[in-house]
Amino acid sequence: MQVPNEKKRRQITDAAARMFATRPFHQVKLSDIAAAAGVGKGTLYVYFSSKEDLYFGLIYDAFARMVDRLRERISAGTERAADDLGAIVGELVRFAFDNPHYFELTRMVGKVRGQSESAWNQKRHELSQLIEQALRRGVKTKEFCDPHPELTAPLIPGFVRSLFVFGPRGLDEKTVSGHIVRLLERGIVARKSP
Amino acid sequence: MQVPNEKKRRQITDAAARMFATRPFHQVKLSDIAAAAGVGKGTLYVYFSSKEDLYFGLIYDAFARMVDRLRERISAGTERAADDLGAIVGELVRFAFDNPHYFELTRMVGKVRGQSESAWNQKRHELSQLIEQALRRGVKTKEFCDPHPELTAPLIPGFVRSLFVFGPRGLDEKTVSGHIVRLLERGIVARKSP
Amino acid sequence: MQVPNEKKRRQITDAAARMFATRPFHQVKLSDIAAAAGVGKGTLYVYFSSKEDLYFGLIYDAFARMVDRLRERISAGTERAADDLGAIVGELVRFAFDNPHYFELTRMVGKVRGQSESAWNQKRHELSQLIEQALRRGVKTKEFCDPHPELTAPLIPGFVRSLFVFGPRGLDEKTVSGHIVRLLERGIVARKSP
Amino acid sequence: MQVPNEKKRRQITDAAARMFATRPFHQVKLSDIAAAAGVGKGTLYVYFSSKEDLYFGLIYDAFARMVDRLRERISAGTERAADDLGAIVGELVRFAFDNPHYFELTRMVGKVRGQSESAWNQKRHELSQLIEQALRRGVKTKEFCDPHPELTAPLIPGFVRSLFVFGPRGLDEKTVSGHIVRLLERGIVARKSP
DNA sequence: TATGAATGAGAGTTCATTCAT
DNA sequence: TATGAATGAACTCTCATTCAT
Repeated sequence: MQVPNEKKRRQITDAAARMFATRPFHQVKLSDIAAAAGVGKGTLYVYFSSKEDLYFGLIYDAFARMVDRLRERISAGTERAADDLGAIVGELVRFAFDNPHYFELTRMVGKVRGQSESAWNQKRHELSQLIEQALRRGVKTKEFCDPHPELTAPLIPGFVRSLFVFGPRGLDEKTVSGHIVRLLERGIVARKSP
Repeated sequence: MQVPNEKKRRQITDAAARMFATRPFHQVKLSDIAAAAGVGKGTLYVYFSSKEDLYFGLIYDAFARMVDRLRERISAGTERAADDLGAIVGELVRFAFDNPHYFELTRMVGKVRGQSESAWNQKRHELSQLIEQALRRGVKTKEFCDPHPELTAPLIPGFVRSLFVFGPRGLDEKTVSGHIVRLLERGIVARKSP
Repeated sequence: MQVPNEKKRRQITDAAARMFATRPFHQVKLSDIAAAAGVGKGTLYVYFSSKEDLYFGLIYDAFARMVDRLRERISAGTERAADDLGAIVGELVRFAFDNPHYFELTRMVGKVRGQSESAWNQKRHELSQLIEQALRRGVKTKEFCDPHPELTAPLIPGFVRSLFVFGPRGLDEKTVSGHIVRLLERGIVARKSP
Repeated sequence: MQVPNEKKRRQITDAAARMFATRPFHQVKLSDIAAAAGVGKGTLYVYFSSKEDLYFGLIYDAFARMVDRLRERISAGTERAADDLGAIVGELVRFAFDNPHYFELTRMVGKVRGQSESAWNQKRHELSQLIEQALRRGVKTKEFCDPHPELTAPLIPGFVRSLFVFGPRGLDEKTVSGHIVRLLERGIVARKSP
């Protein structure tokens, strides 16, 4: 008997990612995804219970991979806080480049029922905590000075998002993360050179 | 009744804003909007030529009002750049408080192309230029130090948005603008006091 | 503006009746009904909220017409009870001939939600009462002798149904009602002629 | 395990009977039947060649058992016709009590044509003949007077069905058979006592 | 201008059936 | 033999848009 195939699930996931990255949710047809994945339309429903589940699962996977990668890098907190911050911004920017439609998804939160949502919330909470923790460590070591890390932390993923949505097209990762880090670290006010 | 024109258009606009802010584009039905606006479905097509036109007209209206208000306040650029920046952030935050769902509306931007979008882009460009102009003036007067004002400018509206979307609930205007301005101006890196 | 049309509703109803009379429920396609009715597929949903509603409404209409016709005939109870009984059986048989799939519907009772169901139950109750009332009147006038009219009454619609489902094909109305009435009235036991 | 054959077929048959008795044909999913039977979906196709075959196999089995039991009881026709009739009704009623959902199953009959149906028709014909034969014998011996035994015969199973479907709940076997036999034998018309 | 009944292309989803294991 | 993952034809239903009134 055929066994539920992780490879096939990935085929679908990859094809869907490609489609959703190109067009907004309502312009993506399941039949296109199926065709692109090289599977039958019905097969989608073996692995996902609806179009929204597919979309959601898709984003969750990418998001979870990013958060996991982040945790790995930040790891035990042995690095300088500034380096952690750089890694965080770098990962977020890379994630945004890889998943240009990710931010669109968040609007569905609260509408999609099921375990996927709580899993996603879980992961998002993890990210928030990672960032806040890095910030607070920096404050503790006097690297940083921030009276409200709990406000700055949620701002950082938002930074990337905002730049992505409102910023000019055609930016490269380096420029984006470089600018965000610089802004985050020293702001724009000129200061007298020592 | 006379001048039914502008009043009815506004009814539609308001109803649509409520709907689009609550659900993603593809979940909003024109019949719901029509019902909420208290007009017939066909009437929508008197004022807008398609669902997407309505959507973009919508964000255009709200956005245009904000930009216009901003230009009024910022005026001719006779103030210190830092004051202008404060005014900009203050105005953006106030706008966010007044239109709590506006940012939700802009989700689809960049995905759908059409003539309506360009009007919105136009206005957005105006805002960007206002901000960028304030930044560049600050750089010129040595108040600011920013190698990429064209990247910082679009980030600023995004700041507000990010705090609203990702930040904790129940913040007050003062705290929000204060934190944003502080972050914008001096970043989070600790520096030796003079 | 176009106004919801009773004529159009009837077009649909008639077309659907033809289709459902020919094939079982699950073999009838809405697109066929629409085509046969000469309307668009979507129009069906202007008048009925689902396939089952259409089917149910269909049967309800036919059933209601029958019950109403029956009440008219039986009217004030001025006829001999035996004549009423004949009218009842006659109507039931005619109904069965006109709506060969009616009996199949009853299986959906309890599954279909909405006002249609209770309307149908209402009508069915009316029929039961009409029959039982006729029987009891006959008993009172000594025309009939039946210790359990409440058992005989529900049996009568069942009679027709049973003969229809189990009986030989190709019967004509006259023969069917004649035999049922005879059986109902005098049974099959031979009796000595007076 | 040996002779898995007949046991498994019966598992499927029982599960399917439960499902088809509860919902109309088109609402019964083969996967539900398989799950309820505790077998795989594919296994159904080892024993039946299609959904319709399963359905007809189902009513055939139950029905065949009943007819065989009937033939055993009625035996060689040495009894008085009235006694045979009583036995027939008694057996039918007992069958109805034992298989409370059987009649629900036969709803689709006459709508779907196929080879499986003919087996069922065959058995039904046997029952009809048994009953008709009993009736005709009664007519011959002058016990009965019935111009259309071929119409009365199929009516008798229908009697039982009708009482079950349309009649009040909570009847006991005795009352049901008593009423049916009485109605069958003498009808409801009052007659002068001898 | 305003309406909402009418439309039908197109979408998501189901499910009987097949077949690799 | 037994399985359930895979399939895709076929279905019901949606909804932006049109148009008769």
